[in-house]
Amino acid sequence: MKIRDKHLTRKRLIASVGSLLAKKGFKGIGVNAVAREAGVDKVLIYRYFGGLSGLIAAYGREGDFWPSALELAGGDLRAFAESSLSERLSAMGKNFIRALRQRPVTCEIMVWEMSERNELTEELEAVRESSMVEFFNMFLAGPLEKKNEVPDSQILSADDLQAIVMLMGAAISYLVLRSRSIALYGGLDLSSDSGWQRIEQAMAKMIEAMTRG
Amino acid sequence: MKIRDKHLTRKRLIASVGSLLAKKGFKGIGVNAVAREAGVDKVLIYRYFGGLSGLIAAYGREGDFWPSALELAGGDLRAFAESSLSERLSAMGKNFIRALRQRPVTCEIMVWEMSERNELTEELEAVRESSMVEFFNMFLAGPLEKKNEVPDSQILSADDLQAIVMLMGAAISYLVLRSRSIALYGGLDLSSDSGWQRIEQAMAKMIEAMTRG
DNA sequence: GATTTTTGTCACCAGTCGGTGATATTGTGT
DNA sequence: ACACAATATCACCGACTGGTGACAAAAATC
Repeated sequence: MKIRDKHLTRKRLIASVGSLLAKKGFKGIGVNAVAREAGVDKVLIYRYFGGLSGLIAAYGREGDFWPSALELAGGDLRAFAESSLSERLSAMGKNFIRALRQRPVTCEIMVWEMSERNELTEELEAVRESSMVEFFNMFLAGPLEKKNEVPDSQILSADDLQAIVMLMGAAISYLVLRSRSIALYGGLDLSSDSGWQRIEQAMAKMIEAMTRG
Repeated sequence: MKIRDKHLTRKRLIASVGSLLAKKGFKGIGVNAVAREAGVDKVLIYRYFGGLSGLIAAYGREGDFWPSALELAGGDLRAFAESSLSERLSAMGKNFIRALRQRPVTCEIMVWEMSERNELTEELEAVRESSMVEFFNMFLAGPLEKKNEVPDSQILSADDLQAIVMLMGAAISYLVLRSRSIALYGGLDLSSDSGWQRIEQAMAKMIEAMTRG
């Protein structure tokens, strides 16, 4: 007989998923744990969300745990669209690194999606995928063809470009996820900002070499 | 009063860790589950290995769950050392992809190491790290300087080369790990061999563009 | 042959898990 | 004032977890 407010209780439960993910990781997510964290009886999870998967889905829909296309573009879509391909790729890499590094909960979810596939992770993945598609539509189908003053698309086909962007994203994802538990990865410093700057520089060099063709 | 053979029992327990990792993933690893899988009482885990972490350490020491430098070089160290830098990088990428894709247990362990850091994963990680250092010593410090007929090292410093190799490894690791639960990643087909060939081609193009400078 | 050490089985502990049915309390409409 | 629905609490279930102490049987030692 505490609050008697369904909306507030729902919000508390959803928020508890996030704070529990941040504190204990995805291993700490469970009906009992979430209810305990929210200071609420666990039976309300079943009543209001139909179970833990429903609660997770609600959490996935609420939060901004995935960077938007705008954020990956650096905050200014116009300036982004008008820059050269190599500049765009480099900027995207840097922004993606920053976006991931400051979203520990997102990293936790990414690892979760890698470690088990169930109703819970599938709900979260749907949100992520739609964001990714949105960004690639903007980035690949959009300014690539409009900026015909850059002739480097002769060397990199649209297919190759897509693969390269995905490879960059994959590498960044892996390194950021690893940086949560190890400081050094094959000689790369994943713990300090200067270490990440070195990674960004190496990526910029790669990109420049490729686009210069 | 079954077998009365300490060595065999130890082997059974160690093997059960592997088969359980393959069947249920790292979430299925536990004292009860491993003992049940081995058809042995769980108290023997404590007696023979001092606990689950000791058993995991023993498992890590036994298996060849991590590709050797020889395997990453393609089986012929001499031929590998005599090829050009871009050829070596491409070959290493391909071999690493193949090595990871045919080692599901290794993938499981990699995800495990990403998702929690404890005595169990630290034991496994030590084995992995030493293998990586071995390979990089062979690959970077070794043939890079001896093959001075290739002039592209003027553009790529040893530092950059190391970062690039690690970025490639990170990208491959991420994509292979993702391929266990999703078939498409941002348009890349991770489920078929032809999809992986396309990824290898994109990597080869990147490498060639970079080393050609 | 008797004793001790090794090897393995079993029963039990307290704690957590996901899940459910019964019940108490509050707010609302009549 | 009364009935009724919405909201939240509680007690319990069976199953599983990591961990331990008591004990039985086989093997090695004396």
